[in-house]
Amino acid sequence: MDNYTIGDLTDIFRASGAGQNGKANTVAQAPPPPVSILAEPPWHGNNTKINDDSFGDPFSNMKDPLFHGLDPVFFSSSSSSSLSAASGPPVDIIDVACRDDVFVPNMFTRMLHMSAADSSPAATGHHHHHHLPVSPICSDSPVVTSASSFVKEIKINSSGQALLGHHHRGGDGAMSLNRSKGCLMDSTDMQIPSPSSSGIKRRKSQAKKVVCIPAPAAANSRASGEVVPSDLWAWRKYGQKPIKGSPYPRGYYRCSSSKGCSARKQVERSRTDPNMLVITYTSEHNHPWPTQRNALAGSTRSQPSKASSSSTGNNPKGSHSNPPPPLAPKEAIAMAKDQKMETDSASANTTTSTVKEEIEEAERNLEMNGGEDFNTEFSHSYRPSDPEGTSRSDDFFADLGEIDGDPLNHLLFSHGFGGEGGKDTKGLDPFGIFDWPEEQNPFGVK
DNA sequence: CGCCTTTGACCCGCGC
DNA sequence: GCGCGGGTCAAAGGCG
Repeated sequence: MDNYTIGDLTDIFRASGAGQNGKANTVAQAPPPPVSILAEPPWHGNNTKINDDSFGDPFSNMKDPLFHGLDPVFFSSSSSSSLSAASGPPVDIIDVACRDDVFVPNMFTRMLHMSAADSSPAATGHHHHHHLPVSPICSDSPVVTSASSFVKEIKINSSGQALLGHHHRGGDGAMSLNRSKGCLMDSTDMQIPSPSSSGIKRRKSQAKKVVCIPAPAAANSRASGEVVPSDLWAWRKYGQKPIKGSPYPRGYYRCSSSKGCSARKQVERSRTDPNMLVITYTSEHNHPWPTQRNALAGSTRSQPSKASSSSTGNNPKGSHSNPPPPLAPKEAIAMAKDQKMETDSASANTTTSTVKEEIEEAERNLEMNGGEDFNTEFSHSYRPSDPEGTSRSDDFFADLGEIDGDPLNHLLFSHGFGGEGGKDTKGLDPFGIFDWPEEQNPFGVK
């Protein structure tokens, strides 16, 4: 079984792509977003609270890439305390701020922390709350959630354990939200990369932003299920290494949108919860939005079973090796993508039933397994009531299936961004959504 | 042709 | 100083 390869994570992140391949960027205009999401995010306001220790968050301008990608997809309602997908469940948001060099992406975190509570059970049989994982992070900064009634405050104790000021799970405080419901993960699974912690070592004092997101199709879901929201930036993988103590390798990515951009990110699977991905952003993009990506190019999708996984499992230092099981064969992803392309030409908003099928399959699998991983969560949570099942959510997954085209670009830009052709999305963001000054951050995030 | 992934080698910080 | 382990480099090769 080699379904766990960080390498696959790459796809994961690109997944957010418009769901088209590089060329697909030229996708037609997508219908207007379900809602004026970014315009006035529901959580904008007292809804979010960030620890005020914000010490010049070096990432304040990061714009939460991941979130960007997802935002349009998931948020649309105007609930003050919770967001709702177009026709999906409300999404609770969570804000996290960390000090030192670890940051929890605010927006993204919020996105993750959603609840399928009430709201239209729409496409799912899940009526209970679904709380996606939030990232435990930071040392001593309390994490205050905004609307979630599930988690109110999160702290990471010295031992790296996440502490909730208010949570459902009892215990000694060392918490981890019920994973099956999607929540905070066990901190042990994610060592907070802090200089003081035994976690990630830093070559230089560098600010980092850590994001913990659910890794969609995880182990128990079909391989191709590997989907994860991606950010709009173009990343190029430049390395992968096995990490001590973790069965999963860590992938190293660098922003390829612009030369000279020092933005980097590390992606790795949670050691305790393969369904979770821990992404660490380092440095900031020093350029506007990526113009375009050719994510597929060169992607060695057809894994040359070759050394794929130089079984050096714990190979000696220096070498990168594939981890235990790859998450998802790229072939599958590519396939999904291809299929998607067939039906996707219409608009970014449109989706591909193909992907949906995969999703459903994943769901079935999950159900059978009694598992509730990201796919399930999202599928249920976000799948719009779109009768035809072609909607953003599906699209989203489709995109996740492979990326490149930055689905987001479509989702966001196709709406009047004139960025049609997807060839040149430069200078987009007429709304300034992605470049808002901190004080104007629609998300009220610092 | 450009961009991407893979992967062994190398670099570097840190603890002992 | 040495070894460990994380992070980066860069060559090789694939794909659109």
